[in-house]
Parts: sequence; structure tokens; C-alpha cells
Amino acid sequence: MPELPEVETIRQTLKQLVIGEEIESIQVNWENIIKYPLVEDFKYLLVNQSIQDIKRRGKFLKFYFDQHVLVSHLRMEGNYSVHKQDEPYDKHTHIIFNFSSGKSLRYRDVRKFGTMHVFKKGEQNNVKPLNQLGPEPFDEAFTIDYFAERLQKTTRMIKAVLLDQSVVAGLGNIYVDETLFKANIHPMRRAHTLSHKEITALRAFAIETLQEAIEQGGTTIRSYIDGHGDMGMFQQKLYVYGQAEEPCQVCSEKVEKIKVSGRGTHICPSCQPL
DNA sequence: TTGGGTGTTGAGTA
DNA sequence: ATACTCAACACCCA
Repeated sequence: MPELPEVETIRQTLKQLVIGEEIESIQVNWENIIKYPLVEDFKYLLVNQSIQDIKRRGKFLKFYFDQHVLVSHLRMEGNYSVHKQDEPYDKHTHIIFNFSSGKSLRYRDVRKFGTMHVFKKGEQNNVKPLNQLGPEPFDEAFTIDYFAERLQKTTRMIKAVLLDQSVVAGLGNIYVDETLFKANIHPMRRAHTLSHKEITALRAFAIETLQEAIEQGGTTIRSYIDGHGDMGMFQQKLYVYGQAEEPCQVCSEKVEKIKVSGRGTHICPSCQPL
């Protein structure tokens, strides 16, 4: 499900709903979501604490409490929603944060791939998983020079490099395919063979695509919904992802689906020659 | 019914 | 270093 635009949309929508809420108790129905610390300590550290802010780093959500930070990754299908505590929940609801207001924040994840870590404030940036991340796409640290250097020192396929969160944080399968299409670059091109012009275009289109997707509230293909339960709209603006067999909107050639670096990959063979 | 696919990522293997 | 396979898990579809 969620790449950077979806996580950012969840952050924005959820923030209005839970800022200032104090956790009274935590119900854990599937312990494997909680990676650190032990489940009992996880609960102990957060109970009686209030949510001060929600931030984002790459595809991670960060819930800020008084002394600690909850770092949450939604992986494929994780999502958050806010309910009254007496509302029923289903078998895919794995973590429930009950607030003293009578409301609760629920983490639901059909495939149970999501992760949560709690760290002392400040510590989260020095340890896994956050310390592995490359720059934010919108941050000034994501310069052309930095990007070019990372691309030039690897022979991997460009798609694999863009999916690598240590290069730049936040791109996933949808937005990589869309970005490569807009830049007219075939996903199997070796990163070190890209020209300076192509690298510049790639960076600009990645930023632009992510920005536009945020403005559209993300992309809903199957299950993604934001903190209000609303779907995204960016699926209406996709050029290649999920468009196999459809005519390319630029050249009318048939969009193809291939496999690159283990992932389903969508290209226009005419606009993105190898 | 079964196998292959799904928006993610970490581990293990050559 | 890189590529490939598998694993976590549930569901959908041909």
C-alpha cells in the first residue's frame, strides 16, 4: 500500500484526530508487529503519555510523545483509524491505543507485515530502521550532485536503485514506475550509464510525481485509505502503473508489464527504450 | 483447487 | 557488490 505520498496523507489526516490524546491502555492482538522493545515495555513506555505530534520520515510515521517516539512502518497494507472504543473491530485490527477521551487509535494490517519501534526521543535517528534512510526527496540534501554520485557508483538497474531507501527515502513500486516513464528511462538501464541530463530529469520527475500524489491524497489501488477513511485520487493520474495493455497516453503504444528486480514493472516500450 | 500475483523489506545464498 | 529466492501473511483472481 503506502509509499511516501500515502504516508504523508495519513500523517496529515491523522494528526487532526489524535494530537493531544492521552493513551490510557494498549491492546496488542498480534505481538509480531512490535519489534522493539519487548511488548510489555512498549506498553509501559507509552501508557499515560500524550501524542504531541506526528511526523514522517520516508515511508515511516513517527508519533511523538513526551519522552519517546513511536516509529511505525505500514509495509503493504497497514493503516490507522480512530474510533469510539465501543465500536467493534475485525480480525485484522492488531494494535489498539485506547485514549482517556473514550476514543481509540487502531492499527489494522491484513498481511501483518507492518512494524513498530519505540525509542527515546533523539535516539531513533541513530539506530535501525531510520538511520539507514537516504535524504527526503523534498529536502535540500537531495541534490543533483548527491544523486549523481549515488547512481554513478553502482551498476545495478535504475529501478532497483530508486527502490533502495538508502538512496532516497519514500519511493515505492508505483512512483518509481511513474517517474521512470516521465523521464523516458527504461527501468533496466544500469544506473551508472545514465547521463547527467537523465539524472537531472529523473530527480525532478521523482519530486514532481511525489508532490502531485500528495496533493491528490495518494493512490488507492486496493486497500489504501487515509486517516479519515478516504481514498486517494492519484490513481486517476497514473501513466503506466496498472495500465498494462492500455495505449500510452503520450505515444499510443501499448503499455507493457514486465518483471524487473523481482517487482511487477510497467513501461511504455516506445517512450522508454533500452 | 491451485498457483501466481499484490503498494515492503530483511535474510540467506551463490 | 549484486542478483536471486524466500520469508513474513492474507486475500484475490484466472
